[in-house]
Amino acid sequence: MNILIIEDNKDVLDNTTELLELTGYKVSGAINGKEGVKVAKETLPDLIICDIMMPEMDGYDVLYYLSIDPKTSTIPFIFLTAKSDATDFRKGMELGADDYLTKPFEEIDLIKSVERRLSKSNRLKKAMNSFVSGGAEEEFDMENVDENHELFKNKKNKVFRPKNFVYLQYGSPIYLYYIKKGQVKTFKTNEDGKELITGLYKENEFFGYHSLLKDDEYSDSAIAVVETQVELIPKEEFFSLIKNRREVANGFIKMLSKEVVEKEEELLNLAYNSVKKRVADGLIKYFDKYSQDYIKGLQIPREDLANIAGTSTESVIRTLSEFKRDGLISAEGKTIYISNEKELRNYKY
Amino acid sequence: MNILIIEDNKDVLDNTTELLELTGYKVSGAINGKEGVKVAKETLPDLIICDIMMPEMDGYDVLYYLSIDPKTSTIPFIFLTAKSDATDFRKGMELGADDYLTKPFEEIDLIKSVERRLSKSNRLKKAMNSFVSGGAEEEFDMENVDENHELFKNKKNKVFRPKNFVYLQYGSPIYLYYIKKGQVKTFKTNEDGKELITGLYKENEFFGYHSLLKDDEYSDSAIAVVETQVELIPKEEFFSLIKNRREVANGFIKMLSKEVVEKEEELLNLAYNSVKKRVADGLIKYFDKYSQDYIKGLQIPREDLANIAGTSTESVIRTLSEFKRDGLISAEGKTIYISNEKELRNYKY
DNA sequence: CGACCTATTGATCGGACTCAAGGTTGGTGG
DNA sequence: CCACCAACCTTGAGTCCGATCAATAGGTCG
Repeated sequence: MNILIIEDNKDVLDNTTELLELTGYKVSGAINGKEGVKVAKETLPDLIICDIMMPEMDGYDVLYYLSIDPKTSTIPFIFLTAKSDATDFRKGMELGADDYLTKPFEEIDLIKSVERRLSKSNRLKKAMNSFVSGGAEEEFDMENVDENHELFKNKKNKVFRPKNFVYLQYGSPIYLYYIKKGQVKTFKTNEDGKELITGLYKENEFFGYHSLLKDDEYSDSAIAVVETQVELIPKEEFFSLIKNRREVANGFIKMLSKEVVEKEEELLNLAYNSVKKRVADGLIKYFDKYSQDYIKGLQIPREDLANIAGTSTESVIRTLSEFKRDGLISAEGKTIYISNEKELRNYKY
Repeated sequence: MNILIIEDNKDVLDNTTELLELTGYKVSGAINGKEGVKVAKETLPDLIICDIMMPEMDGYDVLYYLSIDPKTSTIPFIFLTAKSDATDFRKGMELGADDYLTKPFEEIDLIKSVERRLSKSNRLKKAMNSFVSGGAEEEFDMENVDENHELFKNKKNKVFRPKNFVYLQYGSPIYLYYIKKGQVKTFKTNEDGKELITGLYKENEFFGYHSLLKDDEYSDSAIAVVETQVELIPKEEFFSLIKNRREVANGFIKMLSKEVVEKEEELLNLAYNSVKKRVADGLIKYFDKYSQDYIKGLQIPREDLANIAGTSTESVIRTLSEFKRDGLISAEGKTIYISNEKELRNYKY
């Protein structure tokens, strides 16, 4: 695995290089943007880490020049910067950067970010794979997709800040969405303004396909939970993928059938189970979805949990208090830790 | 439209012939089973009406001999009989008869039955059409299916008496089911034994496809509501239809997406709406589904309505009493009549 | 006609929603 | 760095909807 680091500060460059070589990567360096672009085009590394603040050609320029060349446009790109300004962050993400590391960074953060991005080249293809196979065990066969071709050609990047809408109920779908980084939830609202969360999505997942597939206006709204970078795939590309590849179509049929059954299960749950049971289920659902990202604990707002369980915020809080008392969970500030996963998972009453 | 009547009683034959000719059909007659089969094979009528009790070759034999010849096996077949015994009824239905008229019959019943069956030759194809187009306005293009071929070749007939299970939760799906006549409901059960009805199906509809498509055990149970004649289509045939016909696959994707969205809507409903609203919605749902069959009123058991609305039987009854008081519905015995459809449909509280 | 099932009404009880009032936390700007 | 504000979390009190239990009436089937 070849990694290219573009960084004008010699100390930082050496340090980072050493760190990554210790971890077992082959690393090359470039001392400024121009050289960086040149090396990138010549050696086609598997990953590029690039500083933003550099004389002459800055990080944004580097990313831009690499993105217009098909050969380099798909190489994972991580920004490295002292700036922690949200505006800059968004600018980089909109250009198509894959991650953003703020100096000074922890070694572990760098390594983790690198590994995550490396394991994700051809992410879209892999994501679509697990997408249509319903996230199931069996591997869906999309290997005969030409490896040199991207799954989707015309995609745009867009960044949404927390609580920004990605799309609104009753709007017309134009895109299939793919989350490069961040978190999105979809929800429906009833006449009284009460919300029910219908979907939780994270990094490397697609969303917004139901309304697209049923060829109708959006039946729910989608909102970014955290700062989220999204790839917008024109619906025509999505449709042509489904229409031209039988295995994708079949995968969708299977996945959608599964979803129908899951929703029916939730209906049964919502119809007859107590709030306690529903909150327990909601916690587990959230836990299963995001536990990798928040090993430290669940960062879920009480209101969101209420809107997953289909109850009121106060009821959720009271239930959580009970769970604490019974030793099922513990909490520290807004963060929830699951202490007794097994019992919570089999919660009955 | 040619109709063949096979009936050994000359009076009945003449009477029926006259009746149908008056309605505008071309009618030929046969005075016994043997002749009936002969005429049927020669003239290939569009519909056959046949008495059961006949000397020499009885109605069952006629049906049997016609069903083993591919040329005549798909002709709609109506039994005419003085017997009203349920055993006989089921015997006829199992052999593949399409309807069953008991003598003495009302003229209107005969005409209605004939028209219904005639409008339904190639029923399966038409049913699959509206099935995959999600019952929507647009016609789905399945015209290039060879007209001389049945959609499915190997199908079996089976008759289920009221409250008999068609399939059981956790069983393994082998068939796609198609209702020739009757009514089926599917439901899930929770740990406390409470039921939630997940699907209502009637004549000319398919059911049991979710578990088939997601390739897993049944996630719900199916039960016959009334005496129901079902066609069992082996899953292999169903799969080959999906795999070989792109338009069918696409239709399924669209239909399933629609179902997901509908289930989500129900979730929102169940989560936040009052029992009254849910009962109103349940009534409307039932009404929309079966109003053609029961112009006279809805024959729904209170318990079923409760299991659609996700509430208890008593609550349903109390709500119905209120609706009666407010003039939204009226009732006569177990039958419910909808008096103010509009208000019921827009029920808010 | 008796057994059984379904529909209906009454009475009671409790879970969960609502409203209301602090308490915490985190972010922002002076 | 601290003060302030807004957003979120938490707890309390009161209320009501809807589930449950129980009893009766009406219908149906053998």
